Amino acid sequence: MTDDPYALSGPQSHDFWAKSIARRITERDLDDPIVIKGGISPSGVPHLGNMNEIARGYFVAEALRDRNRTVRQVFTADDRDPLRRLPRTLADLDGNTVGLGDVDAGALGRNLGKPYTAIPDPFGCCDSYGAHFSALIERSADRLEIPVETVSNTELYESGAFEDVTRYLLEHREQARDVLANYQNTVGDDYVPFRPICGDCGHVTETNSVRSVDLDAGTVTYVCTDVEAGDRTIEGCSHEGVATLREGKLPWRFEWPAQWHVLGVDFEPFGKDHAEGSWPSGVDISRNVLSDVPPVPMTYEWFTLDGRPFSSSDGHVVTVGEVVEFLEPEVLRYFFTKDPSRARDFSVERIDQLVNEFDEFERTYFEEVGSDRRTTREASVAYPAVVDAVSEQPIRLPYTFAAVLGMTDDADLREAMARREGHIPAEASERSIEAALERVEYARQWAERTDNAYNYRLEADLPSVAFDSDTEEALDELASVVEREADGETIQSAIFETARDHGLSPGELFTAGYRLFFGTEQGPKLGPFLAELDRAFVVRRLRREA
RNA sequence: GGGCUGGUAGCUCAGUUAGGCAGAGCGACGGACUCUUAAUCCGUCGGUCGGGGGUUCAAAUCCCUCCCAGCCCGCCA
Repeated sequence: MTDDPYALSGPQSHDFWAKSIARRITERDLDDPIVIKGGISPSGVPHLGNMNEIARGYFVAEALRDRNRTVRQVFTADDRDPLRRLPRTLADLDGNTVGLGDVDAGALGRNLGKPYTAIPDPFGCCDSYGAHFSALIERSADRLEIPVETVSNTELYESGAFEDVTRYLLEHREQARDVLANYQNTVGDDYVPFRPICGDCGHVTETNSVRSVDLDAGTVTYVCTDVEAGDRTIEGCSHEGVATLREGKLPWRFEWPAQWHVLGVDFEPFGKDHAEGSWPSGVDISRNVLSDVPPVPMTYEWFTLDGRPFSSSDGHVVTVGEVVEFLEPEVLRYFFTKDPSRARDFSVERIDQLVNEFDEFERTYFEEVGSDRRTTREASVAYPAVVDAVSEQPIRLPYTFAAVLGMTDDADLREAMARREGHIPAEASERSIEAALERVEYARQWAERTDNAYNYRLEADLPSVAFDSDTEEALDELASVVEREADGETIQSAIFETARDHGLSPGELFTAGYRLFFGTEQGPKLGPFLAELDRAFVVRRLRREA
């Protein structure tokens, strides 16, 4: 009954889902360390959705550590899986994406059917294709500041860690086949739960390639077969050979329970695609073939990106590396504290909303106001796991305001504007102000990336512009208004009035202002913005002097 | 076709554990004065809680049924 993968539907014991899961785990009376696992196939660029495998487990790990348990969080790089099709986009180790055409696609194509770890790295920087993309996954975890231990599946095979369980499954292959046949219609009499790697062409062969098993010698004989990959066939070479139990891989439906067995996994989150497929069969295999206890499960719903599913092949992806260019890592971690049983949209366009939510979440933790009791309790548990270390409450500039500050490179001006708007308390320490202003760079990146309403830059030097005499006179008059210590609304009104007084439409004068200050036709609401700037500078600029 | 998960304001989501006034943020709209200009501030509008039925003094919440979306029931992971 604890095998129900929808662990988070129905009554929960705690306000924060990770605590409810932690309780389920501790109810099992396990020895330390408790092992939490996730798994990702290093088939291409790891996107934000893939990070569920690591981030969800992290919050459970933290909840267990709160109970003074020792936790080991691992993720398996499922890198013995064969490359089945070429990804359309790849990424170098810095996360910069490149098209398939930018690497030697032909060389990659010739390696279809081989394990990721047996394929040369198209970038030439890592030991293999698998190592390259595993490194990218690790880097994503690093950027989320989540400590995980990477386990290479290939390494588990080659080191012999999988050998005993492989031998056991081959010894009991009829039972294994019978159990799996309850879940997969295509399991035939020739099914063997082992896929030897062809000694000649290097392909991972199919589950019907084994011809004989010699457990005493620890070998199988096989015939290299074709492999179905989606709508295509990767041709085998018909080579007849002998493979040891370390020279092949278990089919996924067995490999997963075998990982639990070998690594002693106590908890594993997984995507909804597993919930009705490999999870139930995995439980059955674990309990009834391997005589194990399967881990506590947790299904998570998938993310969408700007309303559409993540799609590596269509290039509709966003990586952790990209996201942490425009928000703080703790904000991204906060995203993963949300209820995993609900599908979630991650919107780059509306990233300001997520940051606002995080700020509210943080305020709830420190001030315990403005929210209901449940939310407060949730924040009190989840917040410490989201930030590096709980210290004093940080100063947070509203994200879109930070984007406005990003229109200027002048650090002093940024601070002055933030102070004037009351976002920095008078007694704030230099250190805390510096930290607060770091958000400006994030918001600036966001504005540039989405090219949105905040993507303007204050021109440090006078742009080369020419105006007619009416406009010049209007600008001079406006300069006088600003000189008289006018506030934002007054300047805004003055733009309209001055324009009319000089026979211009307000739009023409606005445009002239945007040209002078931003070198563009449009910009932020001009009056209040100019009011925030240094008076003398604004006056000089309006007079076209500097 | 069968099974599973989800559906709450224009958008993103809380609220469903234990039935008790329908919520937040964003967006939109409005903010005297000769005023189309995106930050900040103030305010307003915004709902068939997917539809229908039932239980109940009372239902977003419990039960039945239907609709829609996603996933699984082939391969692969």
